[in-house]
Amino acid sequence: MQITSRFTIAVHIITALDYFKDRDRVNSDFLAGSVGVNPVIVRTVIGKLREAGLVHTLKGSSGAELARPLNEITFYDIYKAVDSVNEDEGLFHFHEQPNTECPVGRNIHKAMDGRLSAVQNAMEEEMKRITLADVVEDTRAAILEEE
Amino acid sequence: MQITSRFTIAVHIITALDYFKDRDRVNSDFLAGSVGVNPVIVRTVIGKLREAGLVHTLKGSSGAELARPLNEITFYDIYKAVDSVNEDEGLFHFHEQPNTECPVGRNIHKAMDGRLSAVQNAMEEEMKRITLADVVEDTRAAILEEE
DNA sequence: CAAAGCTGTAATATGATATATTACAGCTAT
DNA sequence: ATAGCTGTAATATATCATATTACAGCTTTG
Repeated sequence: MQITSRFTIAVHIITALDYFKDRDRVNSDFLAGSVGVNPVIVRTVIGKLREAGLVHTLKGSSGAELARPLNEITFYDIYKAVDSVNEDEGLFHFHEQPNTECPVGRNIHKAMDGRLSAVQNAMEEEMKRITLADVVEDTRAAILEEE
Repeated sequence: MQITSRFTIAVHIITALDYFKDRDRVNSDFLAGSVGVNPVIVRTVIGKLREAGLVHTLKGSSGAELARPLNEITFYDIYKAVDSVNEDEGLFHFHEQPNTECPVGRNIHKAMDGRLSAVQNAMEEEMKRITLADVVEDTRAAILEEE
């Protein structure tokens, strides 16, 4: 399995919103062109970023704006905003019907849940260390190096 | 998204193989009963564990055996064995067509790939710290506490 | 050694989820 | 007032996880 591309799409969008912030007509069609997906996907991803308080938008008007400085937006913020993993059950899909008439089946959850959370937590902590300022900086540097 | 339940199924199976190792008829039907999935799923998961060198099996004969002590089998070994995540592309699904005519689209991969690997790596390192001995120990303890 | 039990694996079906697409009401900008 | 745009619903399509049926061929048992 893989984490939905909504996550990398969201990072791409925020990077583009910053890079093209002084330009007119940065609408969902323009962004969709850069990302390579349908404009509706862009609008729904931006909608989730808005719900999470990461961007401000004005209905009917193009040009979403970042709600915080880039160095205060982490991969974790975006990952949570776009529902990258199942909120209720977590990163790991536990098989749903361990047999309660079997001692192992009855207790396997107890023995695993804490450890699965630790793994997920290790991943999320690493995501909190990475900010969009890092990505934007490297993107800009890569563009300058293109000559 | 979520990591396929093949992972927790595999941990459950290994735990059961250890717990019931002195018992007859620990075949795919028995294990499927404990895990709560179809016996064919059990056989294919065990097949992957065998390919990874974690268990020994004898075709036509029940009772798979662990190839290594429990404390030398980590979550990471199992996660790799059962193909929990896409081997080629990694944990994150990158949107597939960033526009190469856009400076951001051309360079977003360069700016993100290393960081996505770092996140995946943090998760995998944590998985290497957890062994099946831990899980089996806690499962046995939980069974004893059941009275 | 014959019968019964079991594995390994292929083929197919079903269900869930991600992404794409069409459509449009209603807001904004010119 | 017209054109542009967003937000969102509804629907379609593709992909993948899991379930299920089937069976050849190996192993164990009496």
